[in-house]
Amino acid sequence: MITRSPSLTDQVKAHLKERIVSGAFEEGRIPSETELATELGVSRTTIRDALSRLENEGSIYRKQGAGTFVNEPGLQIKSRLEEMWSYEEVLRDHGYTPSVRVVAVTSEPASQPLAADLGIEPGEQLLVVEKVFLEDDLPVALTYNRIPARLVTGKIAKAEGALPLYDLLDRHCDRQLSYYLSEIIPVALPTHEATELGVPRRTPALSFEEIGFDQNNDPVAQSTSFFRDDLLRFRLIRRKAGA
Amino acid sequence: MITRSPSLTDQVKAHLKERIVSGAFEEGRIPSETELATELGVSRTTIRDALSRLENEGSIYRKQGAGTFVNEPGLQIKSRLEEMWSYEEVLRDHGYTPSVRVVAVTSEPASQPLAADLGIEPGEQLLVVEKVFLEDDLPVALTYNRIPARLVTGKIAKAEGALPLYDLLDRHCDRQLSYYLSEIIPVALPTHEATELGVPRRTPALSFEEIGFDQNNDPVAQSTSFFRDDLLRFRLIRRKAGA
DNA sequence: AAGTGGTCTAGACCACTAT
DNA sequence: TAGTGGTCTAGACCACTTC
Repeated sequence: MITRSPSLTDQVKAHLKERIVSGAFEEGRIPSETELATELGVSRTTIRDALSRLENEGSIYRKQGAGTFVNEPGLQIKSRLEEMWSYEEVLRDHGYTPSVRVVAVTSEPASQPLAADLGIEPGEQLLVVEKVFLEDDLPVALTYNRIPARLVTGKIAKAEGALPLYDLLDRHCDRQLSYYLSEIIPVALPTHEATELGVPRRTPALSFEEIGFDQNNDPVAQSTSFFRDDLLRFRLIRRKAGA
Repeated sequence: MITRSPSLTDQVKAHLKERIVSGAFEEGRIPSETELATELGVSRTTIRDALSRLENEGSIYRKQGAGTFVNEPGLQIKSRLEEMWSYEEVLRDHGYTPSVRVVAVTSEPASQPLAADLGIEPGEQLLVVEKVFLEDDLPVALTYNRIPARLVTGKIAKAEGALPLYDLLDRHCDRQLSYYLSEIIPVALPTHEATELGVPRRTPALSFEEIGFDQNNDPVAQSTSFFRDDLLRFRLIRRKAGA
């Protein structure tokens, strides 16, 4: 319990999360911060950091002067929108055993708006990877990942397209994906996307338009994704900005 | 600068945010935490708290060993999904001058699933407020707020329906709305909603299905909302869960 | 080697809730 | 009034980037 890396805070958070989901706290009451600090042999600050994160993700709530409690409704959220990372993970969180099918690995010139998003010249070549995520044989999501070709070192085999974007960028571009800036758009599925997802065309669906940034805050990829609402639904917690 | 309430951290955060958006930091480089602490006369911890929040909302980014920098792309986000509170505010953030039209204040019995969400018995009466948010004369959003009638003290005039849900609950139920648990759903707008929003029926749109919880973590309201995607688009930042 | 952000501690005092 | 979470301090040490 006293090893470095993962950080103490992370360990405390994981430990508490485990006790929370296993229902170890009677009546949903979590011991006071001072108690936890003594029990786990860390400072109250560390406990508070861990609790703040758990509160943020909706697992607990705190009432000044009263105590800290398990937040049952918040525990129902399997994957929070702001913390989604790879779609495989999201599907696993939903209890699926996901697989990936690479539809196509192609190349195309960047359109004007795309070039602006990626900070490159219009017409520069983009590597495009089209993937479908399935649970068993049921398609759940379809994504297009577009990466400026000049960032890519070496050739990318079609099989490698199955890698999560993070790993692909890490291996072939030596860049670490740091975050996405995402836009959520409602669409009626076009013919191609509907076919790949196995639903009638014009089915209402969510679409994400995203730009991925690397560790230096430079744009490295643009992604467009479509989801089957009947199989995958997104949830989040909305709070007042100040909190 | 040394008054209590708002907290020191909030004051520091607001101060830094102001300097960031006004472009006061050359080349996007923000002074070191130690410098800021000395300059503002607070502890480094306070500075770090403020910076962490700014980082979380995308205004800055930090690189260990290197420094703290302004995050230009992040500054473009007007309203982050997780921090949306009242729709009037959202519209103001988008540069609109919003107004509200109360379509109807009615009453209906709770359906089975709704009752489960709100922790009441099926068939219990709900107060339903239907509102349209407009910028000038253009409808941007339509919402239904449903509140268990037995929570409401006193009669609610139609004009009062225009109040933000937060204020309505505060005045007539003596409860403070603490957070929403939201589901994002793609829809083809039904006839009534399409008409109120002034678009063709079956237009693709985003819909939120939400449950609002009060300061004691009890459910107090259920809301359904529809948005005109051409006038209001939602953005967010997606990060790895651990970060 | 110098400077930056990341983690952690120990302790003080305040605001609020319960009883 | 006792106990809880909320805020803030001062300082130590570590990991990392930069030169």
